[in-house]
Amino acid sequence: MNIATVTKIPRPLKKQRIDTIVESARSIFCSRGFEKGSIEDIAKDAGIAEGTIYRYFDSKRGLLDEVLRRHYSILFDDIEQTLLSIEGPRNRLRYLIRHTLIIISKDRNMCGLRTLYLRESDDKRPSLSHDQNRRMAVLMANEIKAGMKEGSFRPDTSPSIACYMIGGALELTEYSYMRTGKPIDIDKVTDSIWQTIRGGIESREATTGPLARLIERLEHVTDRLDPM
Amino acid sequence: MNIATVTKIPRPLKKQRIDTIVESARSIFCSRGFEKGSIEDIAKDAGIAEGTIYRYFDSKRGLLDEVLRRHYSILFDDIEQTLLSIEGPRNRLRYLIRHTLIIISKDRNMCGLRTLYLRESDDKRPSLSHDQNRRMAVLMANEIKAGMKEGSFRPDTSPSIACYMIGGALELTEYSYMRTGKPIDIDKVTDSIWQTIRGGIESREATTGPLARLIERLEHVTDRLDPM
DNA sequence: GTTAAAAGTGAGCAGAACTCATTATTAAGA
DNA sequence: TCTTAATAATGAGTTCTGCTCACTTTTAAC
Repeated sequence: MNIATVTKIPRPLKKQRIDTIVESARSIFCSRGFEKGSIEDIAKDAGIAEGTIYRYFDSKRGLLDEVLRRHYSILFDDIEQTLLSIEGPRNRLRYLIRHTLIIISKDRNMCGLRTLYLRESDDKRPSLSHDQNRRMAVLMANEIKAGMKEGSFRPDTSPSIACYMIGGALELTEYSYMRTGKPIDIDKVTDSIWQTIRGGIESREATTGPLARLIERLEHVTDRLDPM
Repeated sequence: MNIATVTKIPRPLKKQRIDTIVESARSIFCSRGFEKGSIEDIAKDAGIAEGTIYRYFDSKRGLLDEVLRRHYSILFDDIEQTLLSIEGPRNRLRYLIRHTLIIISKDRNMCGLRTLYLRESDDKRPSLSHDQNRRMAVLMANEIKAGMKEGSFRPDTSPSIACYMIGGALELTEYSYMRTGKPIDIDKVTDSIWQTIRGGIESREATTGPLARLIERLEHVTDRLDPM
């Protein structure tokens, strides 16, 4: 009362307030991790009181969910848009692998959040990260199914297992990057995953053998033709 | 003092005490999860005071590590023993896949512990689960390398990526089982992973089609030659 | 028996998520 | 412009839990 109401700053809009909180949360979680970064830290960073955060978010965990949700929604919008402009299930599948690796190597701190809480189940709450993983798995499975229909992928392939193999490899690559910080050679890893998923690891001798014999036969025939 | 020292139960041996604590911890963690299961619960289950647990373990996390360590050491001893009796990298690799699936489907609660804390990094402490995963990856990579040397696997294969793909697929299968509880069809999943890692998902038409036409042409030429 | 070392105890500390009574601000109606 | 009900913000306080430590009990060496 003694200080005149000179500095009467109007309250920010609800949307702005939420944006500020989420941005502070992202920053704190990324730099200190989810457990070590406290609500107090986030409130201080956002320049508000702890209680205010709880007016907009149920729990610390819910706040993390929103941070991840925003991160992913931008991502998937981009992916789904790009997929439309790529032709053929094979090319689209390869794009999904490569693009995921690019995203991973872009932000190591976000990897920390992702990989650390990927497996968090928390009883009833259907884990947000889980949904995002599922979304990517569905995109990949769609391409594999399309490829099977088209005839470029084997009809006896299990799309879900193939997805698990690609997704699992990407996840372990991400985890390794998060732990070691050793940069990912995107082209090399993409090729390795792609080659393996495409052609397997089995030696082609089984198929090159007959081919060699065929060539031999052809040479033979040619020899017989030459004198004529 | 008023009650005579009638019930003078001797203290259990150090080893027994530790065993009791670890067994109680395993039981509590499996039934309530790591976060929800408190040290108080474990102490009560073991019939001792909370402080006693801290005489044997640094932290709650360290206790979890020991629970998992014991679980895995039995497992790996068994696997490494069995591997000696299986001939050929292909068979051994297939065994590793199948055996892991059997272990996973044996104890869903343990899956919960495993998958939930697989990614826990906790700064300096090198995660125990991480080591175990690494141990399995090394076993698999050894077989892939042996197969490459032997000539049954392609020489341009990346063993680490192939391991990531197998390991990732197993992990995602485990996670799915943990969440849904839907039993794993071990044979089907083993075959799917094995088929994909072995021969890829690409249709063989690309190579068998032209080859068939080539043979046809050759037959044609041979037919024309025969009368001569 | 004496006594020093080892094991066990549980009240209490510390730190952090979360609550709620109170205060400040906004906005609608007179 | 003033009143007032609704909405937003606050931060001291609650609760929960991992962990500590001064103290007690037991063991074992002499």
